[in-house]
Amino acid sequence: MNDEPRWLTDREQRAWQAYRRMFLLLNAQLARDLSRDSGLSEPDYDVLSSLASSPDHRRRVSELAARMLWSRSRLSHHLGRMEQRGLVAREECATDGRGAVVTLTDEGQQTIEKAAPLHVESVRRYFVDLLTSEQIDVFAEIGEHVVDHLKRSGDSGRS
Amino acid sequence: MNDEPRWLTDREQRAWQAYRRMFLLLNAQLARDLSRDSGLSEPDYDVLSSLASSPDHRRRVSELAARMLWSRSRLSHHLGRMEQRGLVAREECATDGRGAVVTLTDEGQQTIEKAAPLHVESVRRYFVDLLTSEQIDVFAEIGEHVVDHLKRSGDSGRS
DNA sequence: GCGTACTAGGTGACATGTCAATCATCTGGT
DNA sequence: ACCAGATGATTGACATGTCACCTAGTACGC
Repeated sequence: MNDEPRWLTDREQRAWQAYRRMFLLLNAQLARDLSRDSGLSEPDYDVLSSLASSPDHRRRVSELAARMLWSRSRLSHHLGRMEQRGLVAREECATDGRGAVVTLTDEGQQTIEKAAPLHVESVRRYFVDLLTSEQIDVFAEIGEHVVDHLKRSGDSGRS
Repeated sequence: MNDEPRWLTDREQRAWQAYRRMFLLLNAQLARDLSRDSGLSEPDYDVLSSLASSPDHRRRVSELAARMLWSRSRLSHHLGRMEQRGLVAREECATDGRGAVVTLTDEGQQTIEKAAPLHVESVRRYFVDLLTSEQIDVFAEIGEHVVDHLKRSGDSGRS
């Protein structure tokens, strides 16, 4: 079982390196833009935009975490920080005494509405607009395939 | 200049979402594997493998940062932590009084040699082996194109 | 209607990353 | 030779993310 390791070929290596580097730089650039333009971090933006697209601008904490693929703990910490800043609010859940519901405050709503167009512009400038529409589709397929595989192998077992 | 925002089309949205989600899950999975198998974080692995492939297993701090696309500050903090654990060592630079040289310790060397095959196996299992060779190449092209664009726009100016 | 197991959510300690500031050294022009 | 500014590296304060653990509430078999 433990023979010679299957090292990456040159082409595989190239793709893997490119991916890591792209993420590093792209992420840093988008974070800088977002912070400069809207005073938000990327996680802030993700939470706000996820809430904004939820029915009635509210969502159970676990549900939100599941949609975002975040751990509950991460979300809980982050909601605490955003609550301090007045971007979101927490309420008790009527139907489940353990539960909590997060809602978008007015300020949160205004913030995301101002931030979204600028953020989309950054995403276009540094990523989407650089790709052909074929590349866009290939990219989506790859991403979804990898995500599916990870979700399945995470749910069941190890292989 | 500030007309109607150019929102992402459905297909663009799909690709962007897939990318973000892929990174989130893939990264978490690789980090878990690496930590379980070798007691390393991903940044640890990157530093060790970058040093291991350097001439004489040594490198000026700035040079290392530039190759890894890390900020000096990030690298400096991380080297501090890795030095504590005995994975790397710092020396003064002979030719530049300000400079420092990082080297791989024996333990660092052994650690990366044990970790590499296992890590490659994870990268294959959760990413590389899921892609066709056409997809691998498209991916590399996209990544490199995006990185080039970011580097160029970072060097010169804003647009 | 009770006890056990599960679930929702939160916390604390800690590892990591960022930004701005600091300090020493180097370098180029005069 | 000297000074102004650039550069190499580190640091401190702070924001973020992870893991393990805790608490309260729910669900379900008996």
